[in-house]
Amino acid sequence: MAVRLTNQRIEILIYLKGNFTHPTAEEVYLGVRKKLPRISRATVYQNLKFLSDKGFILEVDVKGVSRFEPVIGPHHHLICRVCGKIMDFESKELTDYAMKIVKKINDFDIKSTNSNFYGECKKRCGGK
Amino acid sequence: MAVRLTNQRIEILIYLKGNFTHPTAEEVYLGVRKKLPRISRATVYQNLKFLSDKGFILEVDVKGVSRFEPVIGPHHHLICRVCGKIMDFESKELTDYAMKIVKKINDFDIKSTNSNFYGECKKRCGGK
DNA sequence: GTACGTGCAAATGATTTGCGTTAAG
DNA sequence: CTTAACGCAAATCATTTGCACGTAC
Repeated sequence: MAVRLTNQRIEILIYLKGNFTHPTAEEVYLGVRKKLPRISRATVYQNLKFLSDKGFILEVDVKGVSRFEPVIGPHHHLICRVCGKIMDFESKELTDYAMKIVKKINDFDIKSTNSNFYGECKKRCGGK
Repeated sequence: MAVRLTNQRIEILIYLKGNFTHPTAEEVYLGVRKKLPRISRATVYQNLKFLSDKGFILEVDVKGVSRFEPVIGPHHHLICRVCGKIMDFESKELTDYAMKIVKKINDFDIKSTNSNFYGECKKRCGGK
């Protein structure tokens, strides 16, 4: 029941802290492995799930693959349907407006105000 | 180059038409198989991709799995982080407002105004 | 008749799980 | 010490691909 603070967890958090490139689990694995060469993918997956359950990091689904980002203030995502690239943008206006509207809906308790917008990078990103 | 109208495509479209339960590819496969018992998963996957590329249906990513819905007007999704359930809701207000704000951002060309909001069903949905 | 589409089976890629071992508290 | 967490390998799940055959046009 006690939550242990292991090197693996610490390094994964350090890797993600201030990293807004939205890495996949595989990218986190490759990155953290530079510090901890013996870490396994299973550990990375387990901890990414653990850390998002605990609310330390955020998971974003794009094209069937989970990507991760540190938790910062509420923000939104522009997601390119072609290359899968994620751009963050902030808009308190939009956040407040969306919250106001969505709060009217019963049966749903908004936990995060992140919203995702789908479209295409203008400089045609030439596929993934 | 010619696009062929096959029974498989027709049945998949019929299955999805007016179906707002956001079925997965597997669910579409099981549903369409009642009409076409010999259809294969590969065909279902290929056609779901084909139909979304053509804009006949819409794909939504939830918890790493693709789900599909017929194309209707712009609308938004409330997605439960716990059980993965998707609720549709319409709000022209929100669509217009979001479009207005996001249009200011360069390098990004909005194709669809669908946006996803994450949270939790109020009646704690007891896992998937 | 000619590709485009299909069905099947095998391949791939992401993620999960079982299990014996290691190490945090 | 005790047991959560790890590392490894195998398993699972969603999705994709290669290929010979079928069929829409």
